Amino acid sequence: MTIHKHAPDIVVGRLPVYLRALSAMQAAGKHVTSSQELADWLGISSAQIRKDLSHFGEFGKQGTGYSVAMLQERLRHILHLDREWPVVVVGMGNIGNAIAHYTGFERRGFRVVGVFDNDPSKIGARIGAFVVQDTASLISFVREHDIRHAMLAVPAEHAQSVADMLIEGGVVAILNYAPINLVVPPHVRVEYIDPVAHLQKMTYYIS
Amino acid sequence: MTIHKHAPDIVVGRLPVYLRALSAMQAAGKHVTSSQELADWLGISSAQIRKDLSHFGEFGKQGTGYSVAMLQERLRHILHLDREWPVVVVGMGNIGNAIAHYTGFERRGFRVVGVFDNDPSKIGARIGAFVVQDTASLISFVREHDIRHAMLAVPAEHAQSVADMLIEGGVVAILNYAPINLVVPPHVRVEYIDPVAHLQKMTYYIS
DNA sequence: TAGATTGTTAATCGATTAACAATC
DNA sequence: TAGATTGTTAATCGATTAACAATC
Repeated sequence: MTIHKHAPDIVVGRLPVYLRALSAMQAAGKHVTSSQELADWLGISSAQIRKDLSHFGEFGKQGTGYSVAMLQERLRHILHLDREWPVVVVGMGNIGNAIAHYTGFERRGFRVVGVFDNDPSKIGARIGAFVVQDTASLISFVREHDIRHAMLAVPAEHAQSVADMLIEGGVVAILNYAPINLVVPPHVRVEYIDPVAHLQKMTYYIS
Repeated sequence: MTIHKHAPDIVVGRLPVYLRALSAMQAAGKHVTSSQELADWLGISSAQIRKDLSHFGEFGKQGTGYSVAMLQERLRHILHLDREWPVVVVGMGNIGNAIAHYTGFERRGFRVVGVFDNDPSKIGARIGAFVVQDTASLISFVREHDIRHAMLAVPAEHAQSVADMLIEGGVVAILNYAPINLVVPPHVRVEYIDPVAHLQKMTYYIS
């Protein structure tokens, strides 16, 4: 059995940020960059970038820096983004709707393959490219399609029970838009999107 | 001149999370809680909660714990949420639309007071309770209404120039939905909402 | 009072930064 | 070669945890 030592979580969380910056650089026509240039771009230190990357290997050339295309490719590989992952969305309110219409997933490694709601007036309706399915069929759907990722946009009071269903079907990565903390087994990851929490945090520093 | 020493940023960022948990507890009819109960709820250590709170004062009773209502009130005060803050939304695509329809702001200290876009086919249209205004009038609007908060939901290529306008009008807290890093002066805070980055981070741990 | 839980101190742990030899 | 920048080490800095006296 292979013992696989993960990099620190806080480092892993910065890799998508680096990827985002590299995409912007590529769009700007840059072919080569340096830890210093990336650092200026992101407002962090160049040492941190080099240290972070050193957890995964050596990707640069002394005196020259990094190939933008190559570093992107390597980071995508590290994050397992060198394939496309199917994702389901549960909850077709405002937020679920916006997600179902959002076109930015494919380019970055994901594809929404199904959207769900438990409201009879929504089930069967078209939203964007999708027909809304009944949440009652959620477990079998994620199981049959081998889905690991879900975006959860149901009201707070239903978030935990829907999360339980997703996990039963095999989902291990949940992006939770409901402003409530989920309790999940250790093999499941949850990340939270709570815009108001960000506004509240920034407000501490005002006046 | 008063020298005001801020608590660590990482601690400030957890206060909204505590506030969220306390709201859930209040909704569940709890009147009193403890650092241990909050910790279990959130999946962190009770020592961290007590240490975090100790940056701001003493809010509990030995042997008893914390009054849910009182701790909420104190945290709201610390975060300057004991008033309602006006917010503008710029960019009326999918995401801006969802934000304009979202009803969860008021309860947590914010009120959307204006929505903007630069697309002539959208300007003047009703979206939720709002009439879409021309981005050309953004600077004067935020200045006249003394607005400090903005949510930025324009395409990535326009995010920086709109941010510059917001800042010129006096905005100091920007919640950026565009997957691009903004460069801003030191008195301005930016937080990022990038759902795909969260999905990418979680994907590192899969398989 | 006895039991429970706070607020705080000190120890531990981990992350960031500075510095530089290696080398393209 | 000379200049630039990496990858890495060691030092610093900061955050988390454990432990417990204080006290409700």
